[in-house]
Amino acid sequence: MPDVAPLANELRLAIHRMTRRMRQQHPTHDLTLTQISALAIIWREGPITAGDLAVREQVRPPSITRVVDGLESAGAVIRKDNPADGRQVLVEITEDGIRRMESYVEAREAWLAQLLAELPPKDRETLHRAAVILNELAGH
Amino acid sequence: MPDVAPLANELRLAIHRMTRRMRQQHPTHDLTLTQISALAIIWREGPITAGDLAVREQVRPPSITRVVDGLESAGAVIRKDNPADGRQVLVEITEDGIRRMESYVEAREAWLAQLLAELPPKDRETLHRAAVILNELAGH
DNA sequence: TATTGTTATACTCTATAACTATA
DNA sequence: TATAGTTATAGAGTATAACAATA
Repeated sequence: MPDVAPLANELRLAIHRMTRRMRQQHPTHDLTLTQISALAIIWREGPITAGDLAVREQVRPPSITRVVDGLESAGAVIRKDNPADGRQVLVEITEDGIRRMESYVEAREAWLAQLLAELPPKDRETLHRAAVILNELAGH
Repeated sequence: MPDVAPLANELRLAIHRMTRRMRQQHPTHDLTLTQISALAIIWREGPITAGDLAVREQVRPPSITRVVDGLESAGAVIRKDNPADGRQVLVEITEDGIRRMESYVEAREAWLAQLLAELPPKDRETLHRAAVILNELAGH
């Protein structure tokens, strides 16, 4: 088995620092990173129960309750009773939520996009492949 | 200019999910990710003022005060007055802190290391190069 | 009785503003 | 007056435990 400890360490620190850096950059938008992440799922895939959203976001039910609370307060989603099962709640994106996502995707990643645009194409290709690998790792 | 928005979005989500995943995996250790990150700097580079540590960690002074508080309570570092400037505090790693770092680096990344070990060597190389690129991006 | 979701509570990480001590 | 650091306070994000409503 290869000695992967240095890579694990290097990767962990790089991700940790990048997370902080992105969070610092984020406050220009009125939704948080976590809210955007959850909203993006609802946007792409349509109405989803709170429980399923928690699974998709890999958080516990109480955490997703808070995220949905924030999105609902912001007017980006609404909760609806599921007629098929009264215990469940369906979270749906609103017209306003759709507009926010479109605006976010188009305009709100200016900082990161600018940095990426300044990289050599080869580095962007590396980051794209890394993102795919990390998404798989995060699913384990 | 190339269309880097999809890459920015993909990268942000991948990093966000990986951060949560690592945090879930972490609690087996008694120091947090943030504490380990700061302690690693002191470990590698020796005593450092609180202000310089804040700059290195890219956080504000009050945040580094809390991190150092936690490390000091855990016995991993001690604060010392700087004889050269009474306003400054020098943060030094303790013998116990050194042992923790060694143990951490050796044993505490088993989860991530295991996942990495199962990857094709080419993917590990990709992640290594990505970590280098991300560290540079985070510094901007 | 089991499942779904929320509420109560707590801990980590971060920030801005105000303060203390020293230069 | 300026700088280094801490304290006070607040908000985001997460968790476990206890609870209510429904199946």
